[in-house]
Amino acid sequence: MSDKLVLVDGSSYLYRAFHAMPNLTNSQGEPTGAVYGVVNMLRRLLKEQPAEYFAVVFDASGPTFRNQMYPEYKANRPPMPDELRVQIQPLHDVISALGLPLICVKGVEADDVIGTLTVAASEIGIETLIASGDKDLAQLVGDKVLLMDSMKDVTYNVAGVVNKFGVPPERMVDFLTLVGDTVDNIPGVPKVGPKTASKWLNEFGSLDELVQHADDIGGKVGENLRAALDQLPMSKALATIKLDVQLDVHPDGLQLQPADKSRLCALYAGLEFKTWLSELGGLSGGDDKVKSPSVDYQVIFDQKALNRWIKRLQSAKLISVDTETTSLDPMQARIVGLSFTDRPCEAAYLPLGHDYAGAPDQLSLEDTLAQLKPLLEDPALPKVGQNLKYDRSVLLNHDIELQGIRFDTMLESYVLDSTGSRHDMDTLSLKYLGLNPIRFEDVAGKGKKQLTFNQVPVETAAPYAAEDADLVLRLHQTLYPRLKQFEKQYELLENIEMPLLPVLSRIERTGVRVDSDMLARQSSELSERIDTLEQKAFDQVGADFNIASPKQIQEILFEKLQLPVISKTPKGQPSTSESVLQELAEQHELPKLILEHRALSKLRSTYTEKLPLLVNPDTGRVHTSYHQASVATGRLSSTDPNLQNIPVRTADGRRIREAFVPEPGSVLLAADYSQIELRIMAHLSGDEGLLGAFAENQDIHRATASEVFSVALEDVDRDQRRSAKAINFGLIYGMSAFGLARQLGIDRSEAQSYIELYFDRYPGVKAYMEQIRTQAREQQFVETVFGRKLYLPDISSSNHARRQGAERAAINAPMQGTAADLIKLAMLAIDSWLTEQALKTRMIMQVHDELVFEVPDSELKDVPEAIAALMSGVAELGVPLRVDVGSGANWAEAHS
DNA sequence: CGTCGGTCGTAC
DNA sequence: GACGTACGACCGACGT
Repeated sequence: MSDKLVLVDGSSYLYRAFHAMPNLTNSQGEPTGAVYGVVNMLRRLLKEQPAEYFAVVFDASGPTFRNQMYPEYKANRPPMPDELRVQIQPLHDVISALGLPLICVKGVEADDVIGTLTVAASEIGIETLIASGDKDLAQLVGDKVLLMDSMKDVTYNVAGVVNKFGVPPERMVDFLTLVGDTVDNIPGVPKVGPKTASKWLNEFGSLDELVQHADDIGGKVGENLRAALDQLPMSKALATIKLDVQLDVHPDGLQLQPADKSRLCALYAGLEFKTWLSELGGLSGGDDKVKSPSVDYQVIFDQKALNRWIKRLQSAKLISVDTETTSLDPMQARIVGLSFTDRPCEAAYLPLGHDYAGAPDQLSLEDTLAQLKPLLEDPALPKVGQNLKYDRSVLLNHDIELQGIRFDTMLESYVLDSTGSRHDMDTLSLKYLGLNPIRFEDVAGKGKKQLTFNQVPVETAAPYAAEDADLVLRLHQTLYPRLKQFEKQYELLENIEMPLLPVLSRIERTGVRVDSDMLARQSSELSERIDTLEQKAFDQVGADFNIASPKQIQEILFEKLQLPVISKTPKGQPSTSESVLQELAEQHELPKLILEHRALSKLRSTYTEKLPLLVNPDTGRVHTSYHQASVATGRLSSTDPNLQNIPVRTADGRRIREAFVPEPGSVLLAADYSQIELRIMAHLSGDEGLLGAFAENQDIHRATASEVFSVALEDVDRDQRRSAKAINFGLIYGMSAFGLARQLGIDRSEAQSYIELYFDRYPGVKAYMEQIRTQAREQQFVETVFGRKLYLPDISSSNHARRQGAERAAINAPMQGTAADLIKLAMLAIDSWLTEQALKTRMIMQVHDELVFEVPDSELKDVPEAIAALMSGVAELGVPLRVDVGSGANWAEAHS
């Protein structure tokens, strides 16, 4: 190893790699090509140019002294593309993890830092190798200074510079001054290129001499030179690299550091640089050295240790908290243990409720929780966790109201990129830290033999539980800086998702009263009708079969009865879906029976039989789980039970809603946004016709029909309105003429003409649809009014179907997602208002565009109006947000 | 006996 | 193939 300093012009390589590399992305659709290109180059450089000192230098953001000198400097440059900007931080991270000193100085450019370091190195006898693709740096070449273009793999010494540019390094500034630089917007002498510049400089010796003899030069170039004389000093100053930048580092402080392998592993994992990752020991999880860089996990068995940790946590800036419990159901779960930490790679597990035979003595659950209560309930002590909505609920089961819920890694990941299908700890750890954590099933088993956590041995539980707390903190430390780069995403997290977490928790814990007896009566009634239908179907066929089996139905309809195949499933099988059976019902009795049977068994199996099983015995209510990080567009989803697909369309289905009832003395109140997505379409497109129709509070489908079919509003008939409604919904979903035709049972050309007529009448909508497609293609994502991003990697897929699918998602997501943002804001506003007013009204359900409340009779006078006002007033869009409110003795009645 | 893909149907 | 986003029931193939 020689006394050598390698200086890398990071900014120059970043740009070149960005433009040279194919558009690489990871599976999340995040661009990674430029990072790959630069890191690849650095790795080669490290191997081929062993040096003791090393630095990668980047331009800092913001203006430099050159901008002050000359405002037009680099003014022609287009702004940095987003796909490049987002790669800067990951690249810096990788460089640091590689152990390479990284330098970024405000007010000057990378060139100036490199120049200054080169001079300083020469003064103490260190040779310098500059790696850059920028020819400006040739002015620094000298006896002890080489310039290397490592992408083209050429190195210039003094002779090389002369050979390449026709002038020696000390004349490079003069050369650059004459030639100018269109990219940086430095004016040179018009019509003077490298050839003329070097010819003149060799003839006259220097720019100064040339200027003295400017009058001797003939021709057009001579004129140009004389015309440019005034601005040459400026150009020269701009082209001159500064050699005296104030730096807080010196060359001898730039020793190469050993690489931080675990950090590098995490970064490569996120970027999905699989080859380099496997070089480091891989993802296998088998390699403990890579997996856990010496973690310190403790188990708390006695009061002394507990005291130490309490003291430590009390003075921490941020603590990571996790609970281990007896159940996945947050309403039923009891605490078995707690884990926490305030420092990466350290954590403690506090077992409190392991009760298998031979379990070690543990601190008392009740006493210990009482000691921890002040800390957990301290709003001034910030907490981070993974899905803290669950932990909040579990703690509430023990009368502890978790406060200071500051960050949730699940939501951080979701806001950064909602398209990653899962945001659970295992997925995030692998993606962002390159680690495979101990899985729940590794400690508790799975299937029938699965233990509840209280039966898991403490010595098995502790590493698992402590690791969870540790990894949450480490994930947060990785995710949070990324969020900080995206202002909108950060605001979304801070202003919507985090505040929403406790609101959702309250809704879940309040639950909804369900009349199980009524559902039981409906079940029996349905069963009778189902049996009758089944018997009739068997009679028709002449044999028993399973009506619920699409496969058997398919055999009977299309083979035995030889009915025509209307459409096929994606697998190529003849479909037996509702629309197919509808059509076949015209020719045969059986499809009708199957349809009705299906409808009724669906109601019975999914709703009337299932809902009573989910009623909590303690509360007599169902407590759904709202998932805040599962829908890519920003919507919530609901499970156990799913309250967001309770039937409403048919009379039989609607009866299920009669079983959703209030406490005696209260009513159910439903408030829903009217046509929210179409209103958002009007807002986003700015289409005047659509905006006007909403401003006048018209029936939007009727208004559309009037426009498309050219009839007066009052003359629109039922069929025209139905068609217009299908068009309107189709637009929201990015539907094609084919889809509309199928929906309306008309032929494709007719559907096409409807669509053309629509776009004719609403040109703003047409322009918007075009624009959003283009935007999606260009930036690989679309966003809501509030900046929620949806990445669409498939938008540039070579697969036609996938690409078209992504285009439809691109059209739908801004509308669906903005609606989701709006109702979340409404939920926040209403929750705060109910608390401030100390009302007894409870928010109990959210169904995408509808909120349902349980309102005591005594509050019925003011609450409905106030809720409608809060929902309407949640944002100022180009259209009014209308809210319909209704109330009644059950959910069916509450729909006005 | 459990898991998983396929199909279907409910909501907005 | 052709309408976006979910959850979930049921069937039936497959593996333990």
